[in-house]
Amino acid sequence: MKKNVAERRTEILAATVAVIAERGFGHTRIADVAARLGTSTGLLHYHFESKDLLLAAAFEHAAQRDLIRLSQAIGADGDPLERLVAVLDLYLPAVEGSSWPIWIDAWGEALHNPALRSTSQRLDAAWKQGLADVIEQAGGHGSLHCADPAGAARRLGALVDGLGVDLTLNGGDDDEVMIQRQARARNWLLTAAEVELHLAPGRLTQVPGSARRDQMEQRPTVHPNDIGRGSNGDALHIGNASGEE
Amino acid sequence: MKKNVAERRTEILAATVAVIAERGFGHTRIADVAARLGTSTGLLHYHFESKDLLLAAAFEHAAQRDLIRLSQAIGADGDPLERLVAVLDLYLPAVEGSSWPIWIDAWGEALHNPALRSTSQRLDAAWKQGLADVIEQAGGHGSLHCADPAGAARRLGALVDGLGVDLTLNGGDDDEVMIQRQARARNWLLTAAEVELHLAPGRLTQVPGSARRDQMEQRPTVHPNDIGRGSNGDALHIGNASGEE
DNA sequence: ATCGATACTGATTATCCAGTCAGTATCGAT
DNA sequence: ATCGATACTGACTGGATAATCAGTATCGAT
Repeated sequence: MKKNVAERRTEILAATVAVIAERGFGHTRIADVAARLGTSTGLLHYHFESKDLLLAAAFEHAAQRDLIRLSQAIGADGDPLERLVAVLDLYLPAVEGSSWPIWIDAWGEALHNPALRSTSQRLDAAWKQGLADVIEQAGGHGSLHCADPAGAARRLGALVDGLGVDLTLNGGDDDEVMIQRQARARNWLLTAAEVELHLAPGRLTQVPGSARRDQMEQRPTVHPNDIGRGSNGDALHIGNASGEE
Repeated sequence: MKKNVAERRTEILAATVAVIAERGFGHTRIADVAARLGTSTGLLHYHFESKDLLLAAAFEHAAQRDLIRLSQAIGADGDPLERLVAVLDLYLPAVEGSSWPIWIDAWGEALHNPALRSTSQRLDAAWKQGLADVIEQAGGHGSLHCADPAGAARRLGALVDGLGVDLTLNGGDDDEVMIQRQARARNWLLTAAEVELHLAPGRLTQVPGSARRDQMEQRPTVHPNDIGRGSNGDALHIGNASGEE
């Protein structure tokens, strides 16, 4: 079926992102994308000059998607600390369907591919900047005091990266376990943020983080009743806490 | 020149690791490795059944090297806190010549290659376990108090991973700047460790960490006592060598 | 010195896949 | 309805490269 260029282009990019996610940058073939779309390989070459450019564009596309979500979270109304938690939640890998596999794969690729590298760096900088922004907002609002939002963002961002890598790479296939690991990582992160930002213990871990699931996923998945508990025994709030108690 | 199998094998693995480091897993060719060694491509197929197995073995080889360094650092004498700092220093990327590019590349590959994944997971687990060990040692020695060494290791390990990724990926080519970034990251890490382990501020950051450079750089190598070891399928499967067909 | 076993070569083959291109289908405009 | 422009097809080609294999060199042992 004939479509206009813009529409087809984004359709191709989405398909390419999907293929990259399941095969990796290095093992993605033009034919795979074509097969997923049910089109000819020629079509892809019609819209994209080369495979490299297609991959780069797809990566850029995926990055753009995430950055839009980020700026939405930053621009949201409400309590600054809730916004901070929302951004951190966006950053962390969701239990499923997160962008993390692609980012990790892109890191490896970026080491040897300048085009991907610049996108990867921009993405990284944007996340850390976003974090810094939301920290600064909270500072201006008087919710916390942080002398060096940019530095704090770098440190917290690094922690999220490390936790994200761990969750993404060392995960099993047991959903139950993954949910617990995710919840524990989140708890660690929020606790670290409290320390970093001189907040009272529990100030972030007990912020209702319920907006999360809605932003990350498309459907209101299972409700994980009583998902996991931190070392202190607090019930953790991930998932669509249907009723924020 | 004709060599015995074990020697040639490790020589090949070292060369492969070097090629992977500069080209990445996805773009490493048999011919690249052969060229680096100044041999034929046939030789590589003589010693390794397939390219995939060669890459997996090379990765395993590199992991082994780092883990030997790790266990040396853990087993060293001296002040437990110095040992802790030494392990963290080993973990962080050096200004140049670190293993980080390969690990990052391997992460991406591990997402889609079970053989690499298990090695990657073992490596990660070993590092975190090593950290936990050295924390526990220090705890037993009374240098610090930590109720949950394993958890602390996971958290600090994640932070190192994040910092390592940042240093490795977002580095420029300016050595001066890199040294500063590295030093700052190290400082952040040690400070985080102090907080995590309930140490007085400055207790780690002011530990003499000068031993570092000597450990990371290419000194005349430790005796390769791991050479003939076949922890996995090291026995060569060389069909055409015997000519009995 | 001879001989078999082992290590290695390099030319060749087989395969895979990005990119091309001549031709076809579908659109919107007149 | 016609026509030109645009989107698309699918068979094909060229190049790259993993893997093969018949043959050669080198070793150690007798």
